Amino acid sequence: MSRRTAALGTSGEPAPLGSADDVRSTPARLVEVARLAGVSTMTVSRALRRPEQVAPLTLQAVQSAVAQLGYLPDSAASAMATRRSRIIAAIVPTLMNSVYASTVHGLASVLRGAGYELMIGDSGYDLQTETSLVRSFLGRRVDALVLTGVEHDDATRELLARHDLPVVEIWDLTAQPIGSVVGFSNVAAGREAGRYFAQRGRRHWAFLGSRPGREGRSGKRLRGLRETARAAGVAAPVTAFVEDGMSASAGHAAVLALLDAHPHTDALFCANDALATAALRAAADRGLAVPAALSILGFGDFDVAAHTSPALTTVRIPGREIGASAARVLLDQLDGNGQGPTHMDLGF
Amino acid sequence: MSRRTAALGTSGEPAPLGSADDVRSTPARLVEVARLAGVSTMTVSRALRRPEQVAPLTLQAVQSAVAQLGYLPDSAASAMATRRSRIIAAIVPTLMNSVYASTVHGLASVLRGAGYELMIGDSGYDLQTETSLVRSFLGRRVDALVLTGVEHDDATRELLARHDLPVVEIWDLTAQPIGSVVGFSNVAAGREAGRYFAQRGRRHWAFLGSRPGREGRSGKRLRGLRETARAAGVAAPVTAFVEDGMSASAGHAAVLALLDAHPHTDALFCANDALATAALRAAADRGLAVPAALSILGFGDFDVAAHTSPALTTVRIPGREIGASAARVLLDQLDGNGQGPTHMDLGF
DNA sequence: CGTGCAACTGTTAGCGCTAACAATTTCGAG
DNA sequence: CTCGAAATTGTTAGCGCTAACAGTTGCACG
Repeated sequence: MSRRTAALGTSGEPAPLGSADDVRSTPARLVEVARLAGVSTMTVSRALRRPEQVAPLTLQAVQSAVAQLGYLPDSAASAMATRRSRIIAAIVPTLMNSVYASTVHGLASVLRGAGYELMIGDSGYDLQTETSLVRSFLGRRVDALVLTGVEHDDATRELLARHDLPVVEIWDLTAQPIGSVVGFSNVAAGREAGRYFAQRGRRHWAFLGSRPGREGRSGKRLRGLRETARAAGVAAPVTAFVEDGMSASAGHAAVLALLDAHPHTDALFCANDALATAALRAAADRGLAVPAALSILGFGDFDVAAHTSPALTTVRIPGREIGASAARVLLDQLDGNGQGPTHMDLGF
Repeated sequence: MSRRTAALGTSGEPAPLGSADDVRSTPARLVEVARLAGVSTMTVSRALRRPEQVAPLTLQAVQSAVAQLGYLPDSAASAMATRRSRIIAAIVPTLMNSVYASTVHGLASVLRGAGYELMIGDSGYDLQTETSLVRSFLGRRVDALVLTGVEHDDATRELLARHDLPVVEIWDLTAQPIGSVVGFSNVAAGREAGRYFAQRGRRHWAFLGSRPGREGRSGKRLRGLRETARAAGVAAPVTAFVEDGMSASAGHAAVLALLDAHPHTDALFCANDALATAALRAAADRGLAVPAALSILGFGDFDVAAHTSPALTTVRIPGREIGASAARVLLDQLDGNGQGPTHMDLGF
């Protein structure tokens, strides 16, 4: 229409040189830069994205025009033309858990470095929410998708199949990934815990976790712990479970019961740090010195652990690293040398 | 060019009815839906966005075509045509702090409910990073922007001035906002702390904070505390400061010094929870019972406070609420009845 | 039976950018 | 000089969608 064109009609005249008070009501567009620099839009576009393809003099003219107008390329339009949005979406269960927050942080910093923007969704541990987030992200034509966990709705899987874009699943490992996977093995985490106990000469191990669903994470960690127990020649760990809600008080009660039933217990591996804190309190209630009489090992949340007293030892999950690695895997697939899906197992 | 058109040339034939195995390599677009439904693209577009404007029969035809093709509207294209991206960006200092995480959560849930997507950037408390994030977000043509804090680069301010879009600053309040502000008053927070002490009959207050920069947050909280002290008729609070790094050990030392210099101290307000935890340890070192002999009040991070022992009392900042309110303010300005910028002071 | 208006649908013209190709210029080798 | 390849710039045609307007139809009303 005429409104904009007219408003800018006079702007071809020597504009005040990059003065801060020169506040245009409408942000500048490529055409205006081109006009000011005396070249075609295509040349401006090139000057901005592949400066080496443009003659030095032209480049300079373009750059000063850009500066003068305060031009910011419209990446939405660019996305439309190139069919690449340079946006990557990530779905995590929640941002309130610092482990996922650091994952996101790891993702964002690597991606931002490569000129991508991150879009985040939190599913609240709900698979249907995840599906609707995926739908929304696909609608925004994100270039790639990061999903937390390996369990997904059929609807999610179908959407992803239809849209064929790089996908990484993070945290857990699985044999049938959608695309790539970057995570750690929960079994290995359990083994790690076992090694820790063995090193300290603990003989009576216990495990506190959520009731192991069909191969849930908790269950895998227990499996790892058991393996190490066998290898170390100590008795199989005693176990206590709480329902999936994992409330602190339930954990507390479970630990008390466990300690009463097995008074010799000198090592306790908790499947998460909420449980571990509960265990800490329970140990105090029973007058057990931590870690002298009872080693308590938490899992996952470094922050919380750092603030308890006595300080909790915790198996640190490398959230940041997982995020960063996932980002790199995606970038490889996107920009790069087009490698296929990757399977990556991070340690601790 | 012909590549796509050719590839789809045959797809006009009766496509397999919404079967899951019908996996097109290319996601469907509006034209294809229109073709299948036997209407114009415009009608499809309307059917999707304003169903009430379309005849019931047509609507049905369109809907079934959409379902059959698994069509997902391309919001990038839509953004281009409508000049509204339905994306809102938020910049927070860091996601690793659960208070900001909950702010983001509050933002996201309200915005998502209104059909907006949230883009997040973390500035790492650095104003220049903030500027570059703002630039990037503006380039993506976000519909609105949420900034944390009221301090910004001149460059940031200029960018925002040029682009004239709804902006909310959150957390702090200020007299000269860029757009809207949603926050709490740090002075009020200090008063709140004072009230808490007064209620418990404390007579010798102390304050631990970061060295008060030119009207920094810490300083404002202290001011609030002082006011209440005066009103309650107790002596002005003694103060201790640590440099802005706020390391835990520095805090610890500062508290020890303070307690030694003022042994009567029976109430301590810490400007953040890292300091509060340090104070907790320092009190233990001096054999002071908390909270019997010494009340310690933290500020900000609910999570951490919940996990310390003895449990820390903390002034809870309503992160979620701030986020949600900010979102609502923006939505009002965007969709709505076009109200002007808002100034909103949340309590605790 | 025309008229006028509401309800519905279609047509046209972009949004701001870039891929692909075309045109032009430059320049060294022959 | 001449020619062709390389370097530089321009032209054209969309990307997938929607605003704005232009039909078209059906129907109540005088």
